[in-house]
Amino acid sequence: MPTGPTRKTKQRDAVRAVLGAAERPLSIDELLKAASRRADGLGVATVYRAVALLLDEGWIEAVEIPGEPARYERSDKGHHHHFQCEKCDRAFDIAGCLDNLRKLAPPKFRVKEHSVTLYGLCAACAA
Amino acid sequence: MPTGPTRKTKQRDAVRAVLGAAERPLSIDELLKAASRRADGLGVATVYRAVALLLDEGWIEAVEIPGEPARYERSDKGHHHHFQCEKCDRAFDIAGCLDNLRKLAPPKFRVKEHSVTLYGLCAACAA
DNA sequence: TTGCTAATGATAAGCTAATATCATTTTACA
DNA sequence: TGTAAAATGATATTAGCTTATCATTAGCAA
Repeated sequence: MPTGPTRKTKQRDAVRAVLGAAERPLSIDELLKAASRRADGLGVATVYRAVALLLDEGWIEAVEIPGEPARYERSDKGHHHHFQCEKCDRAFDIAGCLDNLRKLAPPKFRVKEHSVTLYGLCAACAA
Repeated sequence: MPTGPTRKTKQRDAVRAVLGAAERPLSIDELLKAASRRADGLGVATVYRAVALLLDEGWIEAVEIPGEPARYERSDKGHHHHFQCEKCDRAFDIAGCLDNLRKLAPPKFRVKEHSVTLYGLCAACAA
């Protein structure tokens, strides 16, 4: 698949800017809504494409939560996990990690990664 | 939704038996394959229906893993988490849990549940 | 500026999982 | 055993998200 040159566009800049400023993982829809303010008329397809670029550029990573569409966040945040609010449906970062987690695996199992997700109410929704 | 009486059938018994004997969470497909040996000609729709019954009967629970179809396991296993093998795509139970996990949440956040999933190679695939 | 072509946006198409449909088979009670 | 109705199984349909299509717009190098 010949990738060809990549052009600088208003739309891509918008998506990158939003993700750069985001303090929590954003879904495609959230990205679309936020980036639309910087690039009027922005379409979903373009957001998907921009995200795909940033993904294999390695600048962002996908955050997968069961039953939820993927969220995306900058990959320079270091190891951390996520909190999913049951009410507003937003995902949040939570700092830190208990890294003796891998110890839980049965013997002979080779643990490569792990994911921890907390569920409940975020600060705003709990108030 | 009038539920009406529930009849005892070979197919439902088969699904229940398989889940009763399972040592790890099973997907619909795995259930179909396994239960088919006890109930010949078993169809997917029937497995879905049997699982739905066992779910609201409370006898089984769903195990959700991002990007994977749901797995089901008996709900009498006590609190535990799961391991997903990247090679054979099977899910396994892992005993125990670090329950200071909820401490990781930011202040003001109300944590109700959590899920931990380890990824890697199961014993069989690591060998 | 011009011209080539990547990028965009609207929308159609694809994918996977799960539910609905419906003619046929089975259960279970009278 | 006869029979009403639940259950089955094959398959169509839905649902949510992602990718493909394609005519149009716009980056950018000459």
